[in-house]
Amino acid sequence: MTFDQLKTFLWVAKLGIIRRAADEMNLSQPAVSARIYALESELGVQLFTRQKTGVVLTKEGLLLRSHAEKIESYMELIKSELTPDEEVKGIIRIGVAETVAQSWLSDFLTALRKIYPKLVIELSVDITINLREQLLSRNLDLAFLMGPLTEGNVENIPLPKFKLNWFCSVNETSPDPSTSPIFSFSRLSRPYQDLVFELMQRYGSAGQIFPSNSLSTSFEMIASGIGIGALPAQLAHRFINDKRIKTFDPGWIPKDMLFTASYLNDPRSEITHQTAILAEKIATQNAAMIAAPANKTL
Amino acid sequence: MTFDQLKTFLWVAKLGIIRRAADEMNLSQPAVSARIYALESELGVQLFTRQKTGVVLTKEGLLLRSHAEKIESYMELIKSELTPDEEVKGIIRIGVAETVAQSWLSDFLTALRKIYPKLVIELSVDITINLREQLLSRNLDLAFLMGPLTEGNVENIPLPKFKLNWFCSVNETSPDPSTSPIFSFSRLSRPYQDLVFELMQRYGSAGQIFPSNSLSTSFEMIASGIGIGALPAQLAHRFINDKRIKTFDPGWIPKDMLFTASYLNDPRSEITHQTAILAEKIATQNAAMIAAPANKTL
DNA sequence: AGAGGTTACGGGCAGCGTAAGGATC
DNA sequence: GATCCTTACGCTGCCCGTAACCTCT
Repeated sequence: MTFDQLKTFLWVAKLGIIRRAADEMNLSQPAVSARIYALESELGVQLFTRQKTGVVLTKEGLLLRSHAEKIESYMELIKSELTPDEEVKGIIRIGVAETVAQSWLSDFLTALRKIYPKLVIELSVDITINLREQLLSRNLDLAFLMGPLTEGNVENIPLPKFKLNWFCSVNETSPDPSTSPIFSFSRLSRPYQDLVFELMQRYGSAGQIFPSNSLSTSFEMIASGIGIGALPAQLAHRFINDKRIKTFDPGWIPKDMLFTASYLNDPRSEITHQTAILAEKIATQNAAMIAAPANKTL
Repeated sequence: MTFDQLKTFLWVAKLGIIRRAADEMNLSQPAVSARIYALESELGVQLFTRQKTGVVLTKEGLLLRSHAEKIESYMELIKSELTPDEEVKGIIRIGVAETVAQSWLSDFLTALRKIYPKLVIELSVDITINLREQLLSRNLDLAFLMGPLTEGNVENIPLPKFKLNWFCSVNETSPDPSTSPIFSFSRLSRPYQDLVFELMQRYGSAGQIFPSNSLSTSFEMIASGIGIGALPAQLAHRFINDKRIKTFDPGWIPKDMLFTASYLNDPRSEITHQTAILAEKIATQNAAMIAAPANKTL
């Protein structure tokens, strides 16, 4: 009975399909089958019933799972407690919403690389709905997105919220959300949908909204007077300092954007967990630092 | 990090000498060294400090040990809960005191073979002091001896006691412990020493005592009138039924013989534990069965 | 035809044992 | 010399991937 066999068993038990477990573990499907067979033969017990649709745990399999999970968690504990941080190897695939990418991501990556210099970081910046999908299909280990995700096996760590504010070109004299074109987030994003909802509530109709998945583009457009925008206050300071855009107050602001650091806790990876914790720490520091000098720029 | 590495690590940690761990695990000494090195290199931590006298755990090693022990115990749990008894393989080396060998051992072995038909049983019958030594040096897995053993890492399960009684030839008219030669156990055994002590206390001197490590020989000698004996009541019934020996009452009987099923709980083997439990059960049943019809034979 | 699992088979490498080497008493 | 660990090296056998096969929808 090897540890690899147990880990394989847990993946198969979780996914219910040998083929998929093989993909997940970067193994060929026969290799996974063989490991399960070896385990069953060594224990002298059938662990799964083979069905056309996949495999299902037997009651002996259920028993094994509970113990195997304990063993795996101790293994993780050993790795995380004993491996010096600077020796931690591996790869972590992180998905990031653009707002985060534009704010504290670089601070976070700097800190992460300092702690785990040998850890390979694979970034992908995308909108929350895509990040969610990638995370759930295990193509990401960790995502900073507009959460929380309510799936059962997702761990969500709250991150500092982003306040939205209204922006327009400095040349604009009478910006009005009920008439001006509004730059907002991607059509599938929550802020976009919240915005539409608010506009309908307040003005009876939503005027023209330009969804964009590039925040800097949106700010550029606003600066050039094409429209106004309901965008993260924190990301506007460069344009404001350059006196290209300004804020205005139509009497209300859209809801805050709530972010979380989310990850599957399947086979709970201690590194992923630690990384999420670090993100929360860096983001909070960043928010505090912004808050102080922000008074004079906003 | 493989399970074999962890198990090896635990043995080395326990014994403090790589060479000894290698012997214990039936591996070459370099193989054990290599496993430890592999583990240290994977964790990026030194687990032992090498010294002339052997190896000593570092503080990281101590940390690992606690987790590794948990993992090992779960592994044992898996094996014992999931392997159907009739599939249990392996070898168990059992040491038996002669009194046990002559009483319930055969019942016990029958029951054990029925439960674990594929388990290889290696028996050795010897006196308690030798069994103790063999057990502590790990040449036995389990011993039924006059316990308990007070070493820290020994588990003792109490077994039914054996009452001693006085026996003499049926032709003997005036048997007397203070004058007749007495057949007893081996000179190094507790009953022998207790007997000497009692004789000194009661008669001021101990007459001739014939120590013997063969109970059946002792009974034969008694039957032939060479002397009397203070021997286990339970083992005499054949000679009594044949009307070759009889009991007599000099007004006192030697102390009971206390037995235990004892085993090291180093890396606690679940099979050894279960076997000890079985022995206790069979021995108790046997004692009860003897007690009932014994009334008419004794 | 596609999605699931099993069987067959050749090759790579992890890990073992043997043997020699070094350090310390 | 005895004891204990390390290094060197060749070999074995496990286990993986490829490929072909089976079964069901």
